[in-house]
Amino acid sequence: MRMPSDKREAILRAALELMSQRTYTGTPMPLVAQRAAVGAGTIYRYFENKEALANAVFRQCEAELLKSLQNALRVTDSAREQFRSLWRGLWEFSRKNPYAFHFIELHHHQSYLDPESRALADSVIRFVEVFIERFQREGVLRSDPPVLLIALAYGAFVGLHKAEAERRLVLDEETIASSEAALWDLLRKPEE
Amino acid sequence: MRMPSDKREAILRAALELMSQRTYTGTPMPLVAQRAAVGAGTIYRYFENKEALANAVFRQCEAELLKSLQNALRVTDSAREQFRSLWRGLWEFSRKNPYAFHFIELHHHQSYLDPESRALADSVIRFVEVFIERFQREGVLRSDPPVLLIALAYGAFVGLHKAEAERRLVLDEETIASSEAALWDLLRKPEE
Amino acid sequence: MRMPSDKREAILRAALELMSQRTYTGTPMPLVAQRAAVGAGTIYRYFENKEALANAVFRQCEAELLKSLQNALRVTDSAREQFRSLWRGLWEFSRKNPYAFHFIELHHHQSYLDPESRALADSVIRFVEVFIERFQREGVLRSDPPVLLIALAYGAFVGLHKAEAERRLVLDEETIASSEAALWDLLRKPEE
Amino acid sequence: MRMPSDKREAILRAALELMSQRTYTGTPMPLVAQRAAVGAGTIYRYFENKEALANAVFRQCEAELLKSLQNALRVTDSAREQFRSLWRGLWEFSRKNPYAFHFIELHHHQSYLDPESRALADSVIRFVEVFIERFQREGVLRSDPPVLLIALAYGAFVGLHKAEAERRLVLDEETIASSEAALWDLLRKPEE
DNA sequence: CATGAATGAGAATTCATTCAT
DNA sequence: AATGAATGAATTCTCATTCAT
Repeated sequence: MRMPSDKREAILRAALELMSQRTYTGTPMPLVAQRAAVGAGTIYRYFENKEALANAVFRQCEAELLKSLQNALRVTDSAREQFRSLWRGLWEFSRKNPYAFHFIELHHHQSYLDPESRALADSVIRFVEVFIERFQREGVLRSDPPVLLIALAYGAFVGLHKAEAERRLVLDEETIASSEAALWDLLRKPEE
Repeated sequence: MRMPSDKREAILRAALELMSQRTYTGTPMPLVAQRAAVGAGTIYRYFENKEALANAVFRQCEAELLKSLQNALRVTDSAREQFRSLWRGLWEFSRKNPYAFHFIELHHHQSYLDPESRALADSVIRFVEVFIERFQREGVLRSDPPVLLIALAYGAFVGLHKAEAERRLVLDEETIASSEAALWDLLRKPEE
Repeated sequence: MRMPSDKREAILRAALELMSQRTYTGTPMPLVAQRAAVGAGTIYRYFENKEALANAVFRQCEAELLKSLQNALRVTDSAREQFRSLWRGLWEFSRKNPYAFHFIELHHHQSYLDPESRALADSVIRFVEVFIERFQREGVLRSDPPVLLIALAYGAFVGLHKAEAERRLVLDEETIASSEAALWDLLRKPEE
Repeated sequence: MRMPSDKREAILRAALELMSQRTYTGTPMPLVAQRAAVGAGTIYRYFENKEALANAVFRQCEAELLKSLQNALRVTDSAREQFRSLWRGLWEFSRKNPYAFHFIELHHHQSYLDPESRALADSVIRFVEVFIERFQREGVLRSDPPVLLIALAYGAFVGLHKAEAERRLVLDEETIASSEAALWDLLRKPEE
């Protein structure tokens, strides 16, 4: 079994780190090469061009995110517990992949994303939709369109990271926990 | 009465529209010129360089946002009514300035923003903080740090616009109204 | 009698001052306009274009120089006295027109000089040649080609100004006087 | 043995040839690239920017000039012989480097020269000063300030080249020899 | 496979010149 | 006559990509 070339990994990581801080167009390929400690030409052995590289990074981020959510969820749990799991999944993902949230946010819906990347992003949303739809049917969650609830909750999560990046907030355990509580109050069906 | 040079306005608008869709580095100045229907050199009669142009756009967006919030708020109202006002203020702002939210989100905390731009962004947050602190003291709002609540609520609002931009959601009156209700459940102090 | 427009004079002076310090291509027309305290368009009422302006400055310098030499020379004087006169003429010219030497040196033989300008430069040389030829015939001056002696002596004079501009030398009366003495030793026919 | 990149050499040579004829600002980088037969971007692999390129050319000229003078001088010779050596050194230098004199003259003391370039120019002058000071002490040379004598003699030499460039003079062996004789009469202490 | 020197198209910016006022 | 805002061609410089080694 051949190790999946660590040059490829190094390039992906370098691109992730740079592009999440400096945007796609703001990141020169030679800088990616330098950070990955490879020759400029080497990138093109692994990726057809800059666009393909950015898409690969994006897909890696989304795949990682999806995996984190899937690993976190226990289908047998209650709605409250499932939400807590999803929230912890998001949170752990963003701790292990500190640049990935920035990257996804910055690159979401940019023109260079190809259909496959968009499809993957959709599947992440779809995964959460399933959870929401189930508990809407059980009358536990607010009955708004699932995509609306996802937009609000995921947006709020992104908001936390933006605030951290701008040094207005420290994302510690306590902050994450009380955010989760607040978000649950947003999602659940209010008492009559 | 000074006619506020419509070239300057046209350039600002063109830059807003383009940079909110394509990022700062992804927007060539000649394209801005073309969209503004002015010569490429003309931009430099009004703005020292690209950076200064982006800062001017950013400040205009933030100032407009602050004004919308200030106009919306009635200090005599109840917490619930004040939140509704703020939410409507945000909403009306984003309707009148369809690119501004995207722009602010994309450019927030980017390296080319100068101190003045950052200060203006801070003052918007400070304005909302005052509202939150007041009603936290009155025991109406959740007692988390104000910046946390702002990060969540503003993040959620941005999430709505992202979802709309990605055509997953249509932001109509009803959507905005139910989002507002959901956000209020997030912000208010839960009953014991 | 109408004053010869002082705008024209102001433009010529501004161009002289700037172009003598920053070269022709290094001097933007708007800067000339600013220094002359006229509108940018005004320059083009007096001069067809930048090239014509530079030629006008050049010709003014050369004409001034020729006049200074002509005024200085007394044809009845001895060779020694005539040389002293020419030297003083040069010196007084460069005192009254502090930028002119630099300008002439910097622009001599540049491609934008037109035939008329070159002809004027030639006539300055021709004027000095006459002096040299006369005293060569009388056996007072070295019998090298007159242009050679001019090249050496005028070059030396320019050298003094360069040294002054580079702050290696202060061109005071004494320096000028001893330079003149030295130059005379260069020009005169050495004793057998 | 390192092959001293002939691209770098070609660029330096192209810049020297062009800038010595057309000034610094009058020489577009693409023209340099074309003359050097390299791509426009290639120049920037070897020189940080146009200013750095001009400084490199200037320093190469001055270094070459200094070397020519140093090689020419025999410290054991008489004053007369040493001057002849220096003069031949200058002359040979300008024959081998036909553009260098023009370049040095045109660029001397221009604002884009960096301190290192200026220091090198000073060291050339210092080298000749030592020669002059020595023979002033021995009573052979005129007792004016050394910089004054250098300004005159070097200026005269430059004058010869200007005259040649303007096609008023042909710099052949005979011309150089009689110029040298004339200059010696300028430099040496006149008999009482 | 890997490299990095080389490139030229395209980016930001400047500037000679025009022209409506 | 005088202006200075406006322009687009030209300038400096960058960077995605290629290709000889």
